[in-house]
Amino acid sequence: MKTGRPSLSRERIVEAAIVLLDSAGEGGLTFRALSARLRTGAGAIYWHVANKDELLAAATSAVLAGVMDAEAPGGPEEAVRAVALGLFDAIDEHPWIGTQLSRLASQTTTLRVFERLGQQVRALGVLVEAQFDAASALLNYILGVAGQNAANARTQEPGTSRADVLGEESAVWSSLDPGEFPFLRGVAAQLRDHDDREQFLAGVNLILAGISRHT
Amino acid sequence: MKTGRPSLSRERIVEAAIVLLDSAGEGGLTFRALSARLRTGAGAIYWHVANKDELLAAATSAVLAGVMDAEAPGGPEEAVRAVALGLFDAIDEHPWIGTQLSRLASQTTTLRVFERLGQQVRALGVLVEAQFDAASALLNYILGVAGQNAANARTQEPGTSRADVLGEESAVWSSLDPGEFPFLRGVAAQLRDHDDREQFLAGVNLILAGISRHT
DNA sequence: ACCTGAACACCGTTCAAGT
DNA sequence: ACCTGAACACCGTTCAAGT
Repeated sequence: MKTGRPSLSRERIVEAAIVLLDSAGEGGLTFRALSARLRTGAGAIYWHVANKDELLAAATSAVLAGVMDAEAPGGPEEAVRAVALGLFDAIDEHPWIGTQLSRLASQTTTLRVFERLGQQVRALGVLVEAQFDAASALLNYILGVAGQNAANARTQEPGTSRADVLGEESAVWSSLDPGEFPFLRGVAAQLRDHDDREQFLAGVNLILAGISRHT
Repeated sequence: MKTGRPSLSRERIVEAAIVLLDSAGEGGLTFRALSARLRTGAGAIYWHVANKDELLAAATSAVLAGVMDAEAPGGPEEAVRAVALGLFDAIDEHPWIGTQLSRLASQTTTLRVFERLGQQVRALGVLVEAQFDAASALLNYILGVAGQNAANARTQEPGTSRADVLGEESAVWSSLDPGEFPFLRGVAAQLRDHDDREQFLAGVNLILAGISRHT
């Protein structure tokens, strides 16, 4: 007995949406492209999914599910770094996630990240009055980087290497007016060769260092 | 001699776009609405402005021009706080700016903020090797908050008070599963009454404290 | 209950034609 | 040089009609 094409389901729709987003970029996800790929009508998708925003949220949540489940390795500081780097790497692989995280404030996924960060801040022994601010600072920093990385990916062809992106940006900085932009011109060379994952981590560490003063 | 309606110009277009964005939200800016308001054809606008992205960038830059010009008050730490709060207040007044800043990575406006932060980091006496990371951390945190505030504004009617937004969000957190979200439930009450501008500043101070260790 | 696909109400952008 | 406005090529979403 040969099974025909599997019947439509929320899962299959979300899965196909992820493939489309990964391969064609954020603009690649349309209900027309999606229904073509699933060999169905556009309206059929709406039976399983309320609208495009919900679909994007579901896709984000599906990709991030594995990332957030990973067990914390060492102490709470290590756990914060692990969550942060997990998100960074996921966004590196699927840049559209960065846009989603920075666009939808109280999405379940974001709340989950926030909760996780908050628990580690508690475990760090931060004073109760300072916990909320500390977790919020970590979250906002992570979401800021997420948004910037997604923005960078958007200007590039899907699949451009990180080195190329940095090279282009470095060239822009080098061509700035030296009188007005002494700092950016000064670091333009560093930008070309730096590891932005490491810079991201450096930022997390900076915040963790600041937090440790409220212990 | 009575002057008729002033002739179209890039300035008038940008000005009208800002009015539209402020009054009708991010979705309110369309070339149709804009050309209706300017009593001209949609095509006329394209003679002065390349496309919608350029228009949004110009509108952002116009609003932020005054904010970035303000002289630094006290020392470099004060200057960092001034830049950060200036942006925060501008986004509070014009939430769509938050979206722009977190969407367009190397926009001139963002580079200007970055430069300004970098100069203060230098003035702080931060070690040369640590300056880039420090300025980047500050920028990304600020852009993260910018994006979140814009996202919050987007879900609300244009002009909803900050207290209402916080109240709603607080209600969401209070209704979360206590087993899974102990931290967020714990701070839900704080969220309702807190001053998010102060929390934003607390985050800046956390990063500044971390940075001071690389002096 | 689930799917079809045409139709609706929009977009941003272009472009021949005007002045 | 600058403006007009219809037209083009898209969108997300709806919905009567089918199975």
